[in-house]
Amino acid sequence: MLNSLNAPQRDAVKYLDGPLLVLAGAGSGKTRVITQKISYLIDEAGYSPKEIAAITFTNKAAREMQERVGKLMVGKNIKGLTIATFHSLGLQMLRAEASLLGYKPQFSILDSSDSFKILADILATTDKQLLRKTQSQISHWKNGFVNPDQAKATAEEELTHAAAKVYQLYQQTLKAYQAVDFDDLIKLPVELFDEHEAALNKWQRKLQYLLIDEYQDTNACQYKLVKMLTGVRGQFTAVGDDDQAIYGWRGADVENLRQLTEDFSKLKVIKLEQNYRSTIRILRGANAVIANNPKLFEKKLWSDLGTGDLIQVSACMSEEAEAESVIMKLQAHKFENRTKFLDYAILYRGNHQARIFEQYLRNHKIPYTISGGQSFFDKAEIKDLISYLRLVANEDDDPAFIRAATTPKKGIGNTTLERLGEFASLHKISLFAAAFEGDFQNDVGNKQLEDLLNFCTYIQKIQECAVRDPAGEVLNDLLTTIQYEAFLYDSDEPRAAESKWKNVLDFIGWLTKKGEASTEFGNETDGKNLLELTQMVSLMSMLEGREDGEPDAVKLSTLHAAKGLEFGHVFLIGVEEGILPHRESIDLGVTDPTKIEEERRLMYVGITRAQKSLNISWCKKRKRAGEMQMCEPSRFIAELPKDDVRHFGNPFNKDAEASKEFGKSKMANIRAMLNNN
DNA sequence: GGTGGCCAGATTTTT
DNA sequence: TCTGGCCACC
Repeated sequence: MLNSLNAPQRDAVKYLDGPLLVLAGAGSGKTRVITQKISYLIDEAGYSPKEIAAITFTNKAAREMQERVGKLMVGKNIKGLTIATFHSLGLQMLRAEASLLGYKPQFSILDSSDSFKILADILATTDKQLLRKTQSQISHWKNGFVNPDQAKATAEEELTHAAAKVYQLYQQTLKAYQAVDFDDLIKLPVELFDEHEAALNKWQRKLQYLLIDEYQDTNACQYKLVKMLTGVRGQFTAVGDDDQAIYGWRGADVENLRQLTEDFSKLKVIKLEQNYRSTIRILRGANAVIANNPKLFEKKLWSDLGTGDLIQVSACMSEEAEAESVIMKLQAHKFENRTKFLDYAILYRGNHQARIFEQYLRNHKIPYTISGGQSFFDKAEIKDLISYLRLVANEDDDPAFIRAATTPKKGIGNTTLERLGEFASLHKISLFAAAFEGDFQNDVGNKQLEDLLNFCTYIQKIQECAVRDPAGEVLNDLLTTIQYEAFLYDSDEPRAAESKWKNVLDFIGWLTKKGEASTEFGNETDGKNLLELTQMVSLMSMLEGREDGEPDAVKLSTLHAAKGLEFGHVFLIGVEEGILPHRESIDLGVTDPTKIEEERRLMYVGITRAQKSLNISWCKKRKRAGEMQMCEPSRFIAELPKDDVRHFGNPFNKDAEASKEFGKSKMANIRAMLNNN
């Protein structure tokens, strides 16, 4: 098995003498190393599967790893092996130890729109800009393991100090709701282990070996968690690539890579430099660009996949011309090379850049898929249902109470809710509890009280069913009782209602299946009741396991979302000063060079997505503020090695016109061929 | 005074 | 595409 690995990969798999950092360049087989190491730990090193945890950042990565480990260890017992995201591992620990932190095990997990609303309440404003800023400030504090008191103490500007106060109120509110937000799923376990040594010991004993994927994306809090769990033993493998750190703006800190060498003096560093993805020219381009960044660890990717085609850099007259040119090239290339649409990707810095390409692709009847888009769980109909589940699991969850009580309408109006809210906050109890208080009940009309109590007693009834009956049954009963289907058709166009109802049914089906005991990738999962499922739901994405295969379509994606993917042929568009690097980063870059460095890594990620060919384009003119503005090619283009690049129609090349003619005649030939078919 | 429609502008995003 | 702002109309 290990024979299929190259020497450094094999070293990385077999090294067990202490902490290990694997610097895995783009396309160097890092997932392979992690999966092989899991198998090695179990088969050769005597670890039990339940002592091992592999930690990823996304559900998708966790899923992929599970699949690959499952295939690698087919027929072997890997029950208890943890392959999870940071957040779901945090959830597991938190649920087990909730009481130590003053939470009940069935606490709620708020999504960012819930916490946005809470902040709007606290700040008593609708100013989205301010709310967004406050939200991200609080998130940064949490990611940096800064509590409200510390935030207040260190805040220098008045605005920051105000935000720190909001932070404190926000935390109090969450606690009252018995709720945590996404950041708390990491931060609270760290607090827990800080204060309760017994709990820490327990988890240290349980998780004997840790493997951490995409280590360069960890934030301070996540690193703290890793450090606590591995303790002095320091038995872990961190895999990462400092050149692909593109989430600094989200609190990720590449410094954590360097910090490792400081915190663990015995740290062994292994570099994976052989790239199995790209041609030599593409790699030379990538290496040349990234060489302009200061280095933490010297690393040079190489490949034996042949020299390959020249990197093409095209200057276009306008966005429209760029789109037209990319599509022409793509079609011609596909025809000549008998490739599929899914071999091509169009990558860009900002989502809005995709718009014009979507238009042109549609016009040319080229199938495409686009990254991003709002998640299934953000859809209103799904959030409606989840609010019921959350309330059933945790009746202190006021945001869920409000949503469930009013959707669909059931005679509980704003006035009743306001009175309920006043009473609840006066007596420091939840809305749900307030409804049963005699003093409150005397204060509202009979009809209102009856409707409110109907709702609350119904929730209590479901609470009983939830722990007893199969999840699917409870859910169907819920939908019937609240008449959700009728509600959808009442409030929407038939077509929209139909699609929403279908989403609801999909969701229920998926949840029901999740509730059943099953065997997945050799991993047996126990049956779960509705309460247990509820918390998981907030962290999961339903795209998991939807295996209808990739459609044959051109991929449109932001550079961020393309990390970890690879394509035969890549078009990198809008590579201009102001876009890549982004204007904001250029401005901030004057005082903070790391901003530009992160943009450069983004360029690096884009280049290294390509296996066989890379087309970079930029526009000489672009519409801005209603009129055409001149644009400059990105500084990163000039950083590409001259010998590996061919320029088209731009100031870099005296032969621009000749190139254009060359392109034209080629197109003419292909058209002629097409016509003959 | 409130709402609806149209135009312009746009970091990046996961859990 | 999605959002926000502004103007016009009711």
